[in-house]
This record gives sequence, C-alpha cells and structure tokens, in this order.
Amino acid sequence: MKLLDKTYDPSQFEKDVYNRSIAWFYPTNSANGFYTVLMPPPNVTGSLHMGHALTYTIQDILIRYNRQNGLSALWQPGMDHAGIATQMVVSRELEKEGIDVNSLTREELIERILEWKEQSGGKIFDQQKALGCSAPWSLSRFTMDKQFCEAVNEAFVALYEDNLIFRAKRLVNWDTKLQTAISDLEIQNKEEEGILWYIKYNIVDSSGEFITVATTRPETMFGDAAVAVHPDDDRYKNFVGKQVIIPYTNRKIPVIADDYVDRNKGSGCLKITPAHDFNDFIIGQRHNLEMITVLDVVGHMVPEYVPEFLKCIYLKKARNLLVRKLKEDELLVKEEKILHSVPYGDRSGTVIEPRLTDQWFIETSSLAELAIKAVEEGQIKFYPAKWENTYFDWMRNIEPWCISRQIVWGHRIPAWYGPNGEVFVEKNEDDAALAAAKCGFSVEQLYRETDVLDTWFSSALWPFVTLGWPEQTEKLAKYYPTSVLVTGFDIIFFWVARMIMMSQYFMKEIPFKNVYIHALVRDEKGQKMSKSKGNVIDPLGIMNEFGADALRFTLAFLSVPGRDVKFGKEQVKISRNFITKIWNAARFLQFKEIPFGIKLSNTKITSKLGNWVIAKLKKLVRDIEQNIRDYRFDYATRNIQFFLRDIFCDFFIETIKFQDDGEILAIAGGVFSDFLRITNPFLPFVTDHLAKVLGICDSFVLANDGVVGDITTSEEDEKEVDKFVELVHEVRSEKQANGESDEYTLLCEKLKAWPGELKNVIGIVV
RNA sequence: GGUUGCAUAGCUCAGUUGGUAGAGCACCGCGUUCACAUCGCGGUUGUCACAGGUUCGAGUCCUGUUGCAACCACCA
Repeated sequence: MKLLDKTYDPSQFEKDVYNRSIAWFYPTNSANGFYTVLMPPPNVTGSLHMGHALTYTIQDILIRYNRQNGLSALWQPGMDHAGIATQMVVSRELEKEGIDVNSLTREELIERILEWKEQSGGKIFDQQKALGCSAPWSLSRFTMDKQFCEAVNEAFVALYEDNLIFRAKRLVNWDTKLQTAISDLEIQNKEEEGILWYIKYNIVDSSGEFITVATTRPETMFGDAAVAVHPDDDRYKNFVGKQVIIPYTNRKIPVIADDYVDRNKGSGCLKITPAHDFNDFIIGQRHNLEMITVLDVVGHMVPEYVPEFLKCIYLKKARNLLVRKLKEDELLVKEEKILHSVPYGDRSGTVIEPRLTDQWFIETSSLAELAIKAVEEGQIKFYPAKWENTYFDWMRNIEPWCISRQIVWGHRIPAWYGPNGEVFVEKNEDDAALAAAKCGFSVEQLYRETDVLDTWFSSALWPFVTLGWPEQTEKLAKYYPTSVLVTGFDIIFFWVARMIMMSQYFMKEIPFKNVYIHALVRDEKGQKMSKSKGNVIDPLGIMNEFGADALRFTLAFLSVPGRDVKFGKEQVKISRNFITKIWNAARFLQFKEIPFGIKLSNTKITSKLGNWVIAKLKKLVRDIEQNIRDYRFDYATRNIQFFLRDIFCDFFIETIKFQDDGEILAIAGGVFSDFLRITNPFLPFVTDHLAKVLGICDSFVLANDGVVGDITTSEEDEKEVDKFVELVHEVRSEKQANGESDEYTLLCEKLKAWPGELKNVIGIVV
C-alpha cells in the first residue's frame, strides 16, 4: 500500500482525482428516481468569480449527494450568449485593436464575436472543473447553438400567434451609448445631486404674463406638448386653455389641467414631454398630445424641433448651452440644487433616456397570473421563504416586457416586413416568403427585422430547451420538471420569474419545485466585491493556495440563509486546517494498519466504544440528510466538523491507542470509510484521494452503499460512553485547575472502576 | 414613499417547537507520550440594540423606538 504523504498538499492530487471520476458525472440509466439541477449558464465571456464558486459549490453538493444516493442525477451545464454584455466586451477588444466597430457590417461583427467566443469562451468550464463541479460536460448547451435558435423561434412564433407578443411604438428606456432599448430591470437608479431649473414660458397674448416650469432636463423642453397645472390650483386656473410659447421656437403649446400635477412640487406647473418621460407619456395619451422626439439614437438633439444653436449637439452639452442662454435672456427664474435619483444603464453606465420607439413586447399579465398561482399554491417553494414576497411583489405589478434589442449579437427576431409595413412572423425565411406571397408580395420585397431578442428571452426557455424541447424527448420526460433551482436573489426577476412564466406556458408545468436563493458573496468587511474597489478575491487564487476542497467547505460553511457571505482568507485557512485534520487521521489509521471498507453490517458489535462511534456516525448521516434537504449547508459542514474532531479524533482515535483489538480496528476503518463517503459531496477531492490510497474504492461518486449499513446500536452503550467522555473532561479539568488533588485522585478512581472495557482507556486522561 | 431583512462574546457568526446563552478566531495557561504545531488539553469572555407587553419562564412570541442593509417605486 502506498503511504500517505506527511503533509496535505491538494495540488498533488486534485487534477488526477477529477479526471479519474469525470466519466461518472453522467446521469445513470438504472435509478430510483430523477434529480435535476439546471446550472445557471455563465456568460461566454465569463470567468469564475466568488459568486459562481458559491452557487456551483452548493449545486455540486446537491448533485453529488443525490447521485450518491442512487438517483439519476442530471446537472445540466451550458453557456449563455449574454447579448449586450458580450457585444460590449468584444467591441472593446476590437477597439483596442484599432478596429472601428461601426464600420463593420452585422455579419462581420457577428463573425468577430464568434471568433472571440472560440478562443476565450468556455474558459470558465475549466475553472468549474477545478472547483470540482461534477457536471456531464459533453451535454453542455449554448443559447446560440442551432437547436436552441430554432427553439427560440418556435417559442417566439407561438407567443406571437397567441397575441402574447406584440409590436408597438412605446416609450422605452434608451441607452444612448449602446444605442438600444433596455428593460426596466437593466436600469440602476443612483441618488445624485442635480439642479432643478425654473424656466419662464410666456403666455401667448398681449398680457406679458408667463408661467414657470421646473425641470432637471431643460433640453427636453423642445419636445414639450403642453404645460399642465392642477385643476384646482387657484394660482394657475386662469391660464388653463391659454397657450404658452416655447422659448427660441415659435411653437405654441396649450396649458392644460390634470390632477396628476402636484401643486407643491417644483413650481406647480408641469411641462409635459410625452416622448421623453414616462408619466408625461401617459398624460400625453390622456390629452391626445403630440409626441415629439428631440433626441436621436446617440443622444444628439434632433434638428427639426430645436433652435439653430442646439442642432445635433449631444444632450449634455446642449443642456449647458441652453441654460447659459436662458440665463442671458433672463428666462431662468431660479436654479435649485436637489437630490434626485438618476437612471443608469447597468451595462453601459450611461444615463438612460426615455425614448419613443418601435419595440417588441411580451404581454406578461396573464402569464404572471399563473406564475403567481404556482407559488401561492406551494407547487414552487422558495428557500428562504421570504423571497416569495419579493417575487409576488414584482409579479403583481408586472409590466409588458420589452424584448427587442438594437444590437446584433443574439437571436434575430423572426419577423419580416412587407413594403407597406406588413408584418410576417414565421419560424424561418421560407415560411415568411410563403406567407408574403399569399398577400401578393415577392421575396425581394421583404426585409427582415434587424432587432435581436433580449438575452433573458432565451434564458427563460432554458429549463426545457436544454432537455430537447420542442421535441418531446425522453430526456424531457425524465428530467423535467427539475428538482431545484439554485441562484442569487439578484436574478429572481430576470430569470426565475421568467422561467416560471415560460415553462408554464410551453410545458404546462412548473420548471422546478424548489428555488434555493443563496447569499451574495462580499469581502470580509461586508463590502460588495468590485473591480473598482479592488477587493475582489479570485477563487482560482484561493484554490491554488488552499485547495478546492477548502474553498468549497468554506463557502458551504458560510452560506447561512438570509445573510450575506462575508468571505475572508482566514476562514479558508480554517477549512484547510480541518481537512489537514482528516488527512492526519487517515495517516494514523494507515500507520495502525487498520483494515478499511470491511462490511460491518453483518458483524456483531460487542464493544461499547464501537456502538458509540457507530451511533454517532449514523447521527451524522441523518443530520447531513436533513440539512441537505433543508438547504442548510452551514449546519451540514458543522455536523461534519463535530463528528470528525470531537467524536472521531479527540476521543475515538485516542482510545484506539490503548485498546486496539481486531473488532475496534475494523470499526475504525469502517467508520472512517463511511465518513469519507458521506463527506464526499462536500470534499470530493481529498475524500476520493484517500479512498484510493487507503484502498477503499476508486471513488465515492457513485458509492451509495455504506460500510456500516443498518447496524442497530445500543442506545445504552451510547449514553454510557457519553457519560464516560464527560467524566474524562472533568478529570482533565480538575487536573488543570488544581493539579493532582484529592478530587483528581477520586475522579481517576471512578474512571478506573468503570465497568467493561472503558477502563482500559484511562491513559486518555493525560 | 413601500417592502423585506439584520442588531447575540473583542471579531465572524450559530442559537430550528419559548425552558440554565454556544462555536470558530483572538486571548491566557499547560503540552512535542504511536496521526496531527496546518496540533492537542484546559481556561477567560455576554445589559442577547433600546422600551414596553404576553407568559410560571423570552435571545426566541407581540407592539413600539433607534441604527444598519438590501430591494421596489417615485423623481417637477
């Protein structure tokens, strides 16, 4: 037998252990049931960060545990094309190379992205493997692979034909840097200091009177369609029905009354800019006002509505110029510093401008209704349950989902337009041509929609498309619905909610039974990790320094539900030390030439110590089972530590030094073998390595059969040894406090007189 | 403005149905006897944020207050 190295050095064996077991990560055919986890697909551009490490560790524990217990376990891996994020990254790379992205055609840019994906995409797979993720890698799916694209089209057309997808001119969040619409969720509001400008609008009559409007975005005034006042506001009542003139233009707009206006805000007069403000849009519709767009796609002032000196100028610059001019002309009544929140695009970091554009939307209200019901009725359960509130809150106030993006990297919307704007939504070009022909158009007259779908549209289909949908595959029948979705709270809306809606629609069944929401990983001070703060801890560095098992154990240990994970190196060190403890226990047993892996199930256990340690092991098994079922990985790791340290090492192994008959040695070997097996989902590398070196088995990946089995232990013996252990502590304590006092001698006598074999281990006291 | 959390030892946190406050780190003392100094043995450490209430009994349940955090909404 090969002897274990004196020191625990994970770098010596982790790779080998992984490669040895990689073939067993596939779902088995013969099974007592199915267990499925969808691996949230990382971005193609992604590399492993601590948040990934946490979520994958948890999922891997679940998968390994259930696979080990005889279920056919599928951990569905894959990658997400991550439309905007990826296109941004690649554009930046191209710019570094001196290539002007805007000079590339759509096809050229897509080709560049694909090239880029080939060289650097999938890097994260290797990192996941280093962490020990036991996924069947060859079953990986990509949201842009051929079959996935077909499924996306299929889904799109079905929703369209059911009138759940519609195209409309609506106000959307416009990102002037990326030049695309984005959804509400992709916006981050930031509290900022700004200026509220009070501007004079002269009344159109000879009175010389004026009305004052207040705005933080004065440049939008050229898109104003009215000024609104409260119907009961005595200050302005007389102006209702009159007209005002927008400065520097000859455009006249009416003063209207609308009770949306808050008399105490600003000047009490509200400029209405329907094409550049969400509330104004609604008021505009109510009063049938003109919708005037004054900003183009990049945020330049549109020439036809603005005065000469602002034409085609970027909005921020235009704002400054305009304010200066207003000041000069004494049209500015006052400037007021205010604190207000400003919407930023979460990807681009630029200020989001509401703009009126043609976009595609999903009408979500009916879908949401079913999705709410599924959680209300308990078909889907959130862990911790408090997230259900968050889910309900969003779902009950859901708005149509803008799914079109004006970028090139993504699923191109399967819609074709006829010469007069006729719309043909079909799965493919041939069908579109056919449909067009019926209306009397030729193929040449059609042009295809250039917009692509929001990345989250395809992500929403992930639970069933990865399993083969729209084909009714065997895989789908077996592994859908999935068992649990493990993810962070930050994507409950983006992903979880939408998967539920889409799955119910297309599969007529929920996508997963449980949703386990884990914490966010922060640094040890509780700060969010971010590149700009420079407090990012790289999981790869941690794994190199302490081993993957130590990282996994730490993350599981720290994942207390409802509390953020404060991650520090110190904790990893503690985990590493604990694993070293396991290692040294193994070394000791090896040194004692203990037999491992002997079936104890049929043996009669006669010793009290044997009964005791086996009872404790069985408790460990039960505790781990319960805690995994409850997603209490923090408890489970504590159970493991307690057993190994307090039970196995501190007491049981010590007794072997004084009492080493064949039975107790066999029990030691058996218990330790089972301990390794049970902890394999948490510590796959070191446990499998020890299994191999100690000659227990090649790997615990598929080992569902314990050595100890169902031995019934004597509860009496267990309690008696517990008492004995307690006495040992008392004796040691007394000696420490008062030396070899009378009390100490008395306690020692008590130990020596203990009935049965326990008295033999008296040496343990000192 | 709305919602949801959190507040326990110097630090990081457990404390599952109410029943003598726990762990790890840190700290102090002892220790290299057949694994382990990446260690062992022993020890010290608390107005359980504050104020009320329910109860025989509250860290735990209820109400309020304060502080912190996150999310959503609004933003003239």
